[in-house]
Amino acid sequence: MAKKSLSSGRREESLSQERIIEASIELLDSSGESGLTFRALAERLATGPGAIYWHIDNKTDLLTAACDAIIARTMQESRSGDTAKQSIRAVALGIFDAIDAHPWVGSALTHAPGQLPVVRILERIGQQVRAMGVPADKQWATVSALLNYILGVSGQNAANTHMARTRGLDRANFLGAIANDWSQLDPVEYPFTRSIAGQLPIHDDRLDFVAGIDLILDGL
Amino acid sequence: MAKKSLSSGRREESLSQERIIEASIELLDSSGESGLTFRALAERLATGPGAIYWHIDNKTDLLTAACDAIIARTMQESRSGDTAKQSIRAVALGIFDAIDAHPWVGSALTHAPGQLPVVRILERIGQQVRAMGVPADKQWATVSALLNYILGVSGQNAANTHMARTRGLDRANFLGAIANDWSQLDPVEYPFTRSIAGQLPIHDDRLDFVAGIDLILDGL
DNA sequence: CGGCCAATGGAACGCCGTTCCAGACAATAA
DNA sequence: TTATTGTCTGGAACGGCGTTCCATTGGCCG
Repeated sequence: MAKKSLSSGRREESLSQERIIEASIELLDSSGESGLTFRALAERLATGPGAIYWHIDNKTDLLTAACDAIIARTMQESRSGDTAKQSIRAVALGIFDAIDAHPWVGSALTHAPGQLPVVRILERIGQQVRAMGVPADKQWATVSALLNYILGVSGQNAANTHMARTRGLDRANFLGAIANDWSQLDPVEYPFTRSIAGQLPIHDDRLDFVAGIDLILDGL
Repeated sequence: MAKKSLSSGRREESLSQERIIEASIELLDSSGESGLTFRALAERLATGPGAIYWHIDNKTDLLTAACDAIIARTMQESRSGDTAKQSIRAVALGIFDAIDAHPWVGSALTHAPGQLPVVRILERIGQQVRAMGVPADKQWATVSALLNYILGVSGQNAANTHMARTRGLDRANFLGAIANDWSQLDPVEYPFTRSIAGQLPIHDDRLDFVAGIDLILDGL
């Protein structure tokens, strides 16, 4: 954290962590991860880069804070679920959808191990795993398996949409291009990849995601 | 890929994709992800940045190629395993150890969806999942669950060692610092995280990693 | 031998994150 | 009221990055 702001609204329309983070999210959503620069941010906030540094220590912290804002909202919205399993599914799907809407959150989560946004998720899952009656000595392994799976899917999903954007394609066309690459691999060395290439562009990510969650939950 | 090299060794000690990738790996291993720059690479190869661009299209491709070199070696070494399950475990552990030795591989894998290094892993796992007799319509979900879990752990592991390096700590001290943060969280909001904070620095990552693999395999 | 062209390597371009610092402003003390 | 203090601003500047450009090299072929 940067030096704390002691007075609120000392000037009209003054800068604040909140305003900076909000503007960052807008920038990230509209221009992707590479769209967040201190210069672009300064322009949007009608100030200079130096002013931002009074409120934010560095870009890494800013990205983590923006990610945390999204995750915090997501956790608030997905408080539903009758059983523990359903709650876990709800949290997982909430994250999935959040990353679908804000791809940069996926890579931010992946690069901030042990930080607040990840802890929010960890806590939620942990409470439900406990509620399921998983013995204490297996709670860690269970929760970390779930968390790592979720973060893995997050990262891949984020990377997919990012690469698609980079190449100027929409998601479907991008997956189609990869499927095409796969189907042209050596039949002897890559029989399996070739055989499932066709499923890549048409399968339902979201459905397969919960299937994976269930697979882990069923293994308990 | 850049324009193909038509002649080999036209000059003594000439540049080549192979030499460039090898030097990149050395650079990444010794100085981390941020240590790979075209200038540092040029210096190590006693040339200029422009010469490298004759053989390599851009930095992203270079990183993916370096990652692929490591994964290809790893896949070759972990060909053992009596049963299909043991083979999957062997592949997974091979990747785990590779990322432990080359943390940058973790984040490279995460950022290259559908690319060759990921496909190598996908194929290996797919063949074993098939050998286990998983029905065709569930193969995709099974393989992608395993793959995403593996990539998730990879990413987190890589991020951990990267952040530890950034802060000038070794892995144990870094995890200890996070555990300390966790144990000071609000007891009402974060009871679970607080309760498992103590396990974070002392638990065996590698063991928990295979435990997660088994959890997924058992869910079949 | 002379021309061709793959291959080289160093300079330059336009960005980036970050630092620096002169100045503006609200709150307080005199 | 005025002087002082310390928070907060914003634009200039620094070093470094990925990438491009291009004059030059040096092996090969007619």
